[in-house]
Amino acid sequence: MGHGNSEGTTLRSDVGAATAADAGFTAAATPAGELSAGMTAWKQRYPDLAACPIRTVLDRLGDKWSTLIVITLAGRPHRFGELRRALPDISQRMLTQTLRELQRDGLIGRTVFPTTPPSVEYALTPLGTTLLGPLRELVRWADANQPAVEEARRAFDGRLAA
Amino acid sequence: MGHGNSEGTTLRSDVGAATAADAGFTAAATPAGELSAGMTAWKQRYPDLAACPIRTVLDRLGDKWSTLIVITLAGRPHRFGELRRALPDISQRMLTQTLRELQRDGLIGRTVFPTTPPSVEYALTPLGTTLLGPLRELVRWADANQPAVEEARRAFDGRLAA
DNA sequence: CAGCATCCACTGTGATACTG
DNA sequence: CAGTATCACAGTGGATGCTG
Repeated sequence: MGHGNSEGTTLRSDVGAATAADAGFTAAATPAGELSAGMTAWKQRYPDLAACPIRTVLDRLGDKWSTLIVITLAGRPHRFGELRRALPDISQRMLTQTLRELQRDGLIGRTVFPTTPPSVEYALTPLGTTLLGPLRELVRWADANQPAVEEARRAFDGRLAA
Repeated sequence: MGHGNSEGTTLRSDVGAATAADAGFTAAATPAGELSAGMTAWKQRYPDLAACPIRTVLDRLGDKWSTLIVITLAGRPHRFGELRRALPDISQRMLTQTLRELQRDGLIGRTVFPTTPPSVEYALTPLGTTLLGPLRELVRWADANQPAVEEARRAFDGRLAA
């Protein structure tokens, strides 16, 4: 895989040093500033942080299969059985359940062909497709930095043992 | 919050239509193609999909607090008590536990000041800071599309009741 | 083929109480 | 202040068997 670069990652050295004073200009320019400002805004809009957009999205992406299913469907629509074969270690129960959740959230569509035996096709909706952009950034990061994360884990665990 | 646009989302109409034939050129250009190709590559590199980079990253981001903590630290370093106040409904246990995980993954650093009483400061590491870029994209998507997702949910639930 | 129902184990999460 | 330890519980995920 050759896309493990860090292109697109706006890394600036002033990240931890920006004060509230220059937030008007800097905040929107750096990821750190924008995220920090957004966080502040959420805490005023949402009584409990549990309802903020981050949760709405990540509670889904964070489960065991949703993201892998979305990525699989990014290539082309799949039938139920195809998905099952594409995700070898998923149980039928979790596949059905996760597909329902994704459908409920409007990210994927379900089309039934009333043949015998019946066949059902799942595909990304336009909304689901717009998620692929942000998702790709995250996947790139994961792909590029997995070695660093794993080394950090080894170092951390090693320090405990010593 | 004024950044709820869809800027940066490379949405193309050929998403579901790309075949393997033009993958050499198209695949790397669209999020769908790149994700799809990456998925194929993982399945060869990782015996079980459970070990793929997506999991390594999302298992962490997907838990209840990690992302909120990272975003909070994006602004500036925080002490333990500060974090607790910044995340009103987090329990002490989960704060400690999540901070340890993030530290283990090398995303945040922990600095102890041996004063009395002791104080401990948490801050993003350089590695953790590079995550802010991808994370921002995801947060933008969440922020922009939360209404659409919630409407889809209502529509789905309504259809069941009818 | 696609999917539902049931039972069960594990893990994540939280409340509470205690400590250097 | 910044934790650790213990207990209890709910949600998630998996195995199996059955159905239109």
